[in-house]
Amino acid sequence: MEKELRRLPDSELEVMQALWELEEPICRAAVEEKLADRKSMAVTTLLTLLTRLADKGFVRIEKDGRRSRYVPLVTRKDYQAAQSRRFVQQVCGGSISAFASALCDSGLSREDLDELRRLLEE
Amino acid sequence: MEKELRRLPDSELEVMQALWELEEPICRAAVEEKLADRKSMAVTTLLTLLTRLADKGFVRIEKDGRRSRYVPLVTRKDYQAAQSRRFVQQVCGGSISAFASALCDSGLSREDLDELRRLLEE
DNA sequence: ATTTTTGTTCTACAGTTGTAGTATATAAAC
DNA sequence: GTTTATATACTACAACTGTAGAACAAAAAT
Repeated sequence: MEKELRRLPDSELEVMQALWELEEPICRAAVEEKLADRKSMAVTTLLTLLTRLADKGFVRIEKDGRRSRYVPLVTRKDYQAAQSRRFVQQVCGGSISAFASALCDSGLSREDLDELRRLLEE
Repeated sequence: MEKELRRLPDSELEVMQALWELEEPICRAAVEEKLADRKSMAVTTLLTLLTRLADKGFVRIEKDGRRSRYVPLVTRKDYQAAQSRRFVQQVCGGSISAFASALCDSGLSREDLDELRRLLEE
Protein backbone atom coordinates (compact mmCIF):
# COMPACT_ATOMS: atom_id res chain seq x y z
CA MET A 1 0.00 0.00 0.00
CA GLU A 2 2.97 2.30 0.10
CA LYS A 3 4.20 2.43 -3.43
CA GLU A 4 5.94 5.76 -3.23
CA LEU A 5 4.03 7.09 -6.19
CA ARG A 6 5.06 10.47 -7.46
CA ARG A 7 2.54 13.27 -7.31
CA LEU A 8 0.97 13.88 -10.70
CA PRO A 9 0.48 17.35 -12.12
CA ASP A 10 -3.12 18.60 -12.04
CA SER A 11 -4.00 17.96 -15.67
CA GLU A 12 -2.57 14.46 -15.68
CA LEU A 13 -4.41 13.64 -12.47
CA GLU A 14 -7.67 14.70 -14.07
CA VAL A 15 -7.09 12.27 -16.89
CA MET A 16 -6.32 9.50 -14.42
CA GLN A 17 -9.53 10.28 -12.54
CA ALA A 18 -11.42 9.80 -15.79
CA LEU A 19 -9.66 6.50 -16.47
CA TRP A 20 -10.44 5.27 -12.97
CA GLU A 21 -14.12 5.97 -13.50
CA LEU A 22 -14.30 3.98 -16.71
CA GLU A 23 -14.49 0.28 -17.40
CA GLU A 24 -11.63 -1.27 -19.30
CA PRO A 25 -10.77 -1.45 -22.11
CA ILE A 26 -10.84 2.30 -22.47
CA CYS A 27 -10.67 4.08 -25.78
CA ARG A 28 -9.67 7.69 -26.16
CA ALA A 29 -13.18 8.82 -27.07
CA ALA A 30 -14.50 7.49 -23.76
CA VAL A 31 -11.92 9.41 -21.78
CA GLU A 32 -12.69 12.47 -23.81
CA GLU A 33 -16.38 12.19 -23.05
CA LYS A 34 -15.82 11.54 -19.37
CA LEU A 35 -13.59 14.59 -19.12
CA ALA A 36 -15.91 16.83 -21.11
CA ASP A 37 -17.85 17.85 -18.02
CA ARG A 38 -15.10 19.23 -15.83
CA LYS A 39 -12.38 20.01 -18.29
CA SER A 40 -12.39 20.97 -21.92
CA MET A 41 -9.23 20.45 -23.89
CA ALA A 42 -8.13 19.78 -27.45
CA VAL A 43 -7.97 16.14 -28.43
CA THR A 44 -4.23 16.44 -28.96
CA THR A 45 -3.83 17.79 -25.45
CA LEU A 46 -5.56 14.72 -24.04
CA LEU A 47 -3.36 12.46 -26.15
CA THR A 48 -0.25 14.27 -24.93
CA LEU A 49 -1.31 13.76 -21.34
CA LEU A 50 -2.00 10.07 -21.91
CA THR A 51 1.45 9.68 -23.44
CA ARG A 52 3.08 11.42 -20.50
CA LEU A 53 1.16 9.19 -18.09
CA ALA A 54 2.44 6.18 -20.01
CA ASP A 55 6.01 7.52 -19.79
CA LYS A 56 5.57 7.76 -16.04
CA GLY A 57 4.25 4.24 -15.77
CA PHE A 58 0.73 5.19 -14.76
CA VAL A 59 -0.89 3.97 -17.95
CA ARG A 60 -0.25 1.29 -20.53
CA ILE A 61 -1.13 2.07 -24.13
CA GLU A 62 -2.29 -0.99 -26.01
CA LYS A 63 -2.20 -0.42 -29.70
CA ASP A 64 -4.61 -2.12 -32.08
CA GLY A 65 -3.99 -0.72 -35.51
CA ARG A 66 -4.60 3.02 -35.56
CA ARG A 67 -6.70 2.83 -32.45
CA SER A 68 -5.41 2.52 -28.88
CA ARG A 69 -6.72 1.48 -25.54
CA TYR A 70 -5.53 3.11 -22.35
CA VAL A 71 -5.17 0.94 -19.27
CA PRO A 72 -4.47 2.43 -15.85
CA LEU A 73 -1.54 0.64 -14.18
CA VAL A 74 -1.92 2.39 -10.85
CA THR A 75 -5.14 1.99 -8.91
CA ARG A 76 -6.99 4.97 -7.58
CA LYS A 77 -6.77 3.48 -4.12
CA ASP A 78 -3.00 3.14 -4.22
CA TYR A 79 -2.57 6.63 -5.54
CA GLN A 80 -4.83 8.17 -2.93
CA ALA A 81 -3.10 6.27 -0.14
CA ALA A 82 0.35 7.30 -1.30
CA GLN A 83 -0.63 10.94 -1.66
CA SER A 84 -2.32 10.96 1.73
CA ARG A 85 0.88 10.02 3.40
CA ARG A 86 2.83 12.49 1.35
CA PHE A 87 0.37 15.19 2.39
CA VAL A 88 0.65 14.51 6.10
CA GLN A 89 4.43 14.41 5.86
CA GLN A 90 5.09 17.30 3.56
CA VAL A 91 2.32 19.75 4.37
CA CYS A 92 1.73 18.95 8.02
CA GLY A 93 5.30 18.01 8.81
CA GLY A 94 4.16 14.58 9.93
CA SER A 95 2.16 16.04 12.78
CA ILE A 96 -1.16 14.33 13.29
CA SER A 97 -2.44 17.15 15.46
CA ALA A 98 -1.58 19.70 12.76
CA PHE A 99 -3.35 17.49 10.28
CA ALA A 100 -6.43 17.23 12.48
CA SER A 101 -6.54 21.00 12.96
CA ALA A 102 -6.15 21.54 9.26
CA LEU A 103 -9.09 19.28 8.55
CA CYS A 104 -11.24 21.07 11.11
CA ASP A 105 -10.43 24.42 9.50
CA SER A 106 -10.59 23.14 5.96
CA GLY A 107 -14.17 24.08 5.31
CA LEU A 108 -15.38 20.49 5.43
CA SER A 109 -18.83 20.39 6.99
CA ARG A 110 -19.40 19.08 10.48
CA GLU A 111 -21.22 16.13 8.92
CA ASP A 112 -18.21 15.32 6.78
CA LEU A 113 -15.89 15.47 9.76
CA ASP A 114 -18.23 13.27 11.79
CA GLU A 115 -18.40 10.80 8.95
CA LEU A 116 -14.65 10.74 8.67
CA ARG A 117 -14.28 10.06 12.37
CA ARG A 118 -16.82 7.28 12.15
CA LEU A 119 -15.10 5.69 9.16
CA LEU A 120 -11.78 5.75 10.95
CA GLU A 121 -13.27 3.51 13.60
CA GLU A 122 -13.71 0.59 11.20
CA MET B 1 -10.37 29.77 6.94
CA GLU B 2 -10.79 29.17 3.27
CA LYS B 3 -8.42 31.55 1.58
CA GLU B 4 -8.11 29.61 -1.65
CA LEU B 5 -4.35 29.54 -1.38
CA ARG B 6 -2.50 28.12 -4.33
CA ARG B 7 -0.40 25.05 -3.81
CA LEU B 8 3.26 25.89 -3.50
CA PRO B 9 5.95 23.92 -5.27
CA ASP B 10 7.99 21.62 -3.03
CA SER B 11 11.06 23.78 -2.68
CA GLU B 12 9.09 26.93 -1.90
CA LEU B 13 7.02 25.06 0.65
CA GLU B 14 10.17 23.97 2.41
CA VAL B 15 11.27 27.56 2.72
CA MET B 16 7.87 28.52 4.12
CA GLN B 17 8.11 25.70 6.66
CA ALA B 18 11.40 27.16 7.82
CA LEU B 19 9.89 30.64 8.07
CA TRP B 20 6.96 29.32 10.06
CA GLU B 21 9.30 27.74 12.56
CA LEU B 22 11.20 30.96 13.17
CA GLU B 23 10.40 34.01 15.20
CA GLU B 24 10.06 37.28 13.41
CA PRO B 25 11.85 39.31 12.25
CA ILE B 26 13.61 36.70 10.16
CA CYS B 27 16.87 37.32 8.37
CA ARG B 28 18.12 35.22 5.50
CA ALA B 29 20.87 33.61 7.56
CA ALA B 30 18.31 32.26 10.01
CA VAL B 31 16.28 30.66 7.25
CA GLU B 32 19.43 29.22 5.81
CA GLU B 33 20.39 27.68 9.10
CA LYS B 34 16.92 26.30 9.71
CA LEU B 35 16.89 24.71 6.29
CA ALA B 36 20.38 23.30 6.55
CA ASP B 37 19.16 20.09 8.16
CA ARG B 38 16.69 18.85 5.59
CA LYS B 39 17.73 20.66 2.47
CA SER B 40 21.02 21.99 1.26
CA MET B 41 20.99 24.65 -1.40
CA ALA B 42 23.12 27.54 -2.62
CA VAL B 43 22.43 30.86 -0.95
CA THR B 44 21.31 32.30 -4.24
CA THR B 45 18.81 29.50 -4.63
CA LEU B 46 17.28 30.34 -1.28
CA LEU B 47 17.10 34.01 -2.24
CA THR B 48 15.41 33.11 -5.50
CA LEU B 49 12.81 31.08 -3.66
CA LEU B 50 12.16 33.88 -1.17
CA THR B 51 11.68 36.30 -4.06
CA ARG B 52 9.24 33.97 -5.75
CA LEU B 53 7.32 33.56 -2.51
CA ALA B 54 7.13 37.34 -2.27
CA ASP B 55 5.84 37.53 -5.85
CA LYS B 56 3.12 35.09 -4.91
CA GLY B 57 2.14 37.07 -1.84
CA PHE B 58 3.30 34.49 0.70
CA VAL B 59 6.12 36.60 2.06
CA ARG B 60 6.88 40.27 2.51
CA ILE B 61 10.46 41.39 2.09
CA GLU B 62 11.31 44.29 4.36
CA LYS B 63 14.45 45.97 3.23
CA ASP B 64 16.80 47.67 5.65
CA GLY B 65 19.82 48.81 3.72
CA ARG B 66 21.62 45.86 2.21
CA ARG B 67 19.97 43.46 4.58
CA SER B 68 16.39 42.15 4.38
CA ARG B 69 13.90 40.56 6.67
CA TYR B 70 11.44 37.98 5.44
CA VAL B 71 7.97 38.01 6.94
CA PRO B 72 5.46 35.24 6.22
CA LEU B 73 2.10 36.71 5.16
CA VAL B 74 0.28 33.40 5.16
CA THR B 75 0.02 31.41 8.37
CA ARG B 76 0.93 27.78 8.50
CA LYS B 77 -2.53 27.02 9.79
CA ASP B 78 -4.29 28.74 6.90
CA TYR B 79 -2.07 27.06 4.36
CA GLN B 80 -2.57 23.62 5.85
CA ALA B 81 -6.33 24.10 6.03
CA ALA B 82 -6.55 25.30 2.44
CA GLN B 83 -4.44 22.44 1.15
CA SER B 84 -6.40 19.90 3.14
CA ARG B 85 -9.56 20.89 1.41
CA ARG B 86 -7.83 20.93 -1.94
CA PHE B 87 -6.54 17.44 -1.26
CA VAL B 88 -9.92 15.98 -0.40
CA GLN B 89 -11.46 17.60 -3.45
CA GLN B 90 -8.80 17.00 -6.03
CA VAL B 91 -7.29 13.70 -5.00
CA CYS B 92 -10.28 12.05 -3.38
CA GLY B 93 -12.89 13.65 -5.61
CA GLY B 94 -14.57 15.14 -2.54
CA SER B 95 -15.44 11.71 -1.22
CA ILE B 96 -15.00 11.42 2.53
CA SER B 97 -15.12 7.66 2.40
CA ALA B 98 -12.36 7.60 -0.22
CA PHE B 99 -10.38 9.94 1.98
CA ALA B 100 -10.87 7.74 5.03
CA SER B 101 -9.79 4.64 3.10
CA ALA B 102 -6.77 6.46 1.77
CA LEU B 103 -5.72 7.41 5.28
CA CYS B 104 -6.14 3.86 6.51
CA ASP B 105 -3.96 2.56 3.68
CA SER B 106 -1.51 5.42 3.85
CA GLY B 107 0.98 3.73 6.08
CA LEU B 108 0.10 5.86 9.08
CA SER B 109 0.31 3.77 12.23
CA ARG B 110 -2.74 2.59 14.07
CA GLU B 111 -1.77 4.92 16.89
CA ASP B 112 -1.69 7.86 14.51
CA LEU B 113 -5.09 6.98 13.12
CA ASP B 114 -6.50 6.59 16.62
CA GLU B 115 -5.07 9.93 17.59
CA LEU B 116 -6.55 11.55 14.53
CA ARG B 117 -9.97 10.14 15.32
CA ARG B 118 -9.69 11.35 18.88
CA LEU B 119 -8.65 14.85 17.81
CA LEU B 120 -11.57 15.06 15.44
CA GLU B 121 -13.88 14.70 18.40
CA GLU B 122 -12.74 18.01 19.89
C1' DA C 1 -8.98 4.50 -56.75
C1' DT C 2 -9.41 9.07 -54.80
C1' DT C 3 -11.13 11.97 -51.33
C1' DT C 4 -12.39 12.63 -46.74
C1' DT C 5 -12.38 11.65 -42.12
C1' DT C 6 -10.31 10.27 -37.98
C1' DG C 7 -6.93 8.52 -34.45
C1' DT C 8 -2.22 9.24 -33.14
C1' DT C 9 2.42 11.02 -33.10
C1' DC C 10 5.59 15.01 -33.63
C1' DT C 11 6.80 19.43 -32.94
C1' DA C 12 6.21 23.73 -30.50
C1' DC C 13 5.97 27.12 -27.25
C1' DA C 14 5.08 29.79 -23.11
C1' DG C 15 4.93 29.50 -18.10
C1' DT C 16 6.68 27.11 -13.83
C1' DT C 17 10.10 24.98 -10.92
C1' DG C 18 14.79 23.68 -9.23
C1' DT C 19 19.10 25.31 -9.09
C1' DA C 20 22.91 28.41 -9.13
C1' DG C 21 26.70 31.55 -11.37
C1' DT C 22 27.66 36.51 -12.16
C1' DA C 23 27.10 41.18 -11.25
C1' DT C 24 26.21 44.95 -8.15
C1' DA C 25 25.86 47.52 -4.08
C1' DT C 26 27.36 48.29 0.38
C1' DA C 27 29.35 47.56 4.75
C1' DA C 28 33.49 46.12 7.25
C1' DA C 29 38.51 45.98 7.58
C1' DC C 30 42.70 47.71 6.99
C1' DG D 1 40.41 55.64 1.04
C1' DT D 2 41.17 51.20 -1.03
C1' DT D 3 40.57 46.36 -0.40
C1' DT D 4 37.68 42.76 1.05
C1' DA D 5 33.82 40.47 2.47
C1' DT D 6 28.63 40.06 2.11
C1' DA D 7 23.82 40.49 1.03
C1' DT D 8 20.88 40.79 -2.63
C1' DA D 9 19.48 41.19 -7.47
C1' DC D 10 19.97 39.76 -12.16
C1' DT D 11 20.60 36.33 -15.55
C1' DA D 12 20.51 31.59 -17.03
C1' DC D 13 19.17 27.19 -18.08
C1' DA D 14 17.33 22.54 -18.06
C1' DA D 15 13.30 19.79 -16.79
C1' DC D 16 8.43 19.79 -16.23
C1' DT D 17 3.59 21.34 -17.21
C1' DG D 18 -0.40 23.07 -19.94
C1' DT D 19 -1.86 23.46 -24.26
C1' DA D 20 -2.42 22.59 -29.05
C1' DG D 21 -1.28 23.02 -34.30
C1' DA D 22 0.93 20.31 -38.13
C1' DA D 23 2.06 16.06 -40.07
C1' DC D 24 1.08 11.39 -40.93
C1' DA D 25 -1.21 7.02 -41.38
C1' DA D 26 -5.08 4.31 -41.94
C1' DA D 27 -9.99 3.64 -42.35
C1' DA D 28 -14.36 5.09 -44.36
C1' DA D 29 -16.94 7.14 -47.95
C1' DT D 30 -17.75 8.06 -52.57
